Amino acid sequence: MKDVVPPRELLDRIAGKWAIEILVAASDGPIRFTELERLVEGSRRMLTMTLRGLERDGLLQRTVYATVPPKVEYAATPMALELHEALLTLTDWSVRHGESVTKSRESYDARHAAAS
Amino acid sequence: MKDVVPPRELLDRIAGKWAIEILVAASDGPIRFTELERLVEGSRRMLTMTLRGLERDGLLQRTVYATVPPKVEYAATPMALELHEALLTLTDWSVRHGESVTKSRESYDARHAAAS
DNA sequence: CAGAATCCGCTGCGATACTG
DNA sequence: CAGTATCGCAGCGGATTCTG
Repeated sequence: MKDVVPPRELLDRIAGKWAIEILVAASDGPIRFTELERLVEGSRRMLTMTLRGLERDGLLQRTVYATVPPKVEYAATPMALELHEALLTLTDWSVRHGESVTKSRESYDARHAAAS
Repeated sequence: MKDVVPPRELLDRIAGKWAIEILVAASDGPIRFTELERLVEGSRRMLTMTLRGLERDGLLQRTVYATVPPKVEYAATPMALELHEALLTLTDWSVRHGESVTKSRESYDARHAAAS
């Protein structure tokens, strides 16, 4: 009896900062490796690993074009597209509340650094 | 010049599997530490750390009751409630597609393990 | 261009034990 | 009950180099 992937693990995959940004980007149509590299910022290694993981889980469709300069495109699968809206909500939220969070942190740190 | 918290970092906080589960749970009203511990499964240490982080970022409101057996409740703040729906979408999705993902993985592994 | 491979430090995260 | 303290390791993730 093959074990089902626990929701836990699934969440982990789709919820990482990497996956979120990548999936959002790939939902607007196929996107190339290099484009992703510029958008996501981080090491090429991690980008590759995340991409592989998402492909393995059936969230991304990898297409290789056997052209002279190699060309590979990643596109979100239907299953992944179901998440698009929710993912956008998250990224949007993080932008909207960035400042509030910064303040909250400062406040928290001030309250905890000095033993009141 | 205080730096704003980059979206990247924000995503990281709200996007962890812990945070998601915790925030979802805390959105249905105040919830106690032990209840969370049962729900989330994982080490107590990580639960505590995640809780602290969320509190620091202003996503959770921590209330301590000075009763004989200590009692601490965590409640989602308005800012965190904005995420509730999106978070539910994610958890729901992970449950719905658990099986598809498992199959996708097996397929992928089969295609890659043996050099065809 | 799109990776694979190697090296390696940092820390995420679990297990366990102790406390107000 | 709701933590904190300590230990320890696996693996995340960055930097760099090599290739079809």
